[in-house]
Amino acid sequence: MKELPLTEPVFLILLSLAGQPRHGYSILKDVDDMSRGRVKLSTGTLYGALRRLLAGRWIERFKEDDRPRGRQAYRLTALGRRNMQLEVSRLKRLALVANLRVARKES
Amino acid sequence: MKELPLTEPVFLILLSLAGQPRHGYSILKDVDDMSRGRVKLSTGTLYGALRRLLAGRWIERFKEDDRPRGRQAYRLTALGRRNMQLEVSRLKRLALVANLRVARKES
DNA sequence: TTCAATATGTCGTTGCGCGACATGTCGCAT
DNA sequence: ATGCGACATGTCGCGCAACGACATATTGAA
Repeated sequence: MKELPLTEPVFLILLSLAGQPRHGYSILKDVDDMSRGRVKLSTGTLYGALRRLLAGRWIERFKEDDRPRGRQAYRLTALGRRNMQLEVSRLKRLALVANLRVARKES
Repeated sequence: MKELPLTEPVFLILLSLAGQPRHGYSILKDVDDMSRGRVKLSTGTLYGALRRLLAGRWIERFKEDDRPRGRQAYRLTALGRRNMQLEVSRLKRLALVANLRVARKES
């Protein structure tokens, strides 16, 4: 797994999983919602990112009993959650700095 | 120029220029500072991004009189500033959503 | 006087994002 | 019944951005 900072799509995928375990298609819709329809993940992006996140142990497959065929959920690992917390702190700080810089001078 | 959202390096470059016009090397150091040393732009990234930003009219060359040879500054255009304001709003909102989601459940 | 910091830029590789494509299920309306 | 849209998972190849390596020149300080 590459080092921080995360790219936008990956960040949103992880953020989606931060609330609850989800399967792929559910992530797709959740990201759409969260970003108010601004970010539409393609399946290529999604499954590519999930593969890398699994490999880096940020997420893991989450087995449920009565899950219909071909359907599988993912959830954050402890590592993934920790990293996301760091990433969110970083983001909040960046938002503050950005706000200061851009707010100044003519709006 | 590609559509929003911006990538991290490009965002930081623009943010650096939001405060004041700067030349390339100055952007490099400012981004380093702003991100507390987390993001070290390579010159390849920087000048590639500057070229694209110039092409898309987000920034423009900023001429100063007594500038030593080979040294040139860049500054945000009105378009660039407007786009950055949008981008910052978007970022702030994302930071809020992210905070809610990640804060919940064990820290 | 040489070394680090300042300063600008190119080139090739790598890896990511993304659209297109492929495949299949399920529930509902016609 | 059948056909359609939403649900669901995945692969493949292209284009492009990020990045490290390299190249070069100037300036100020030890």
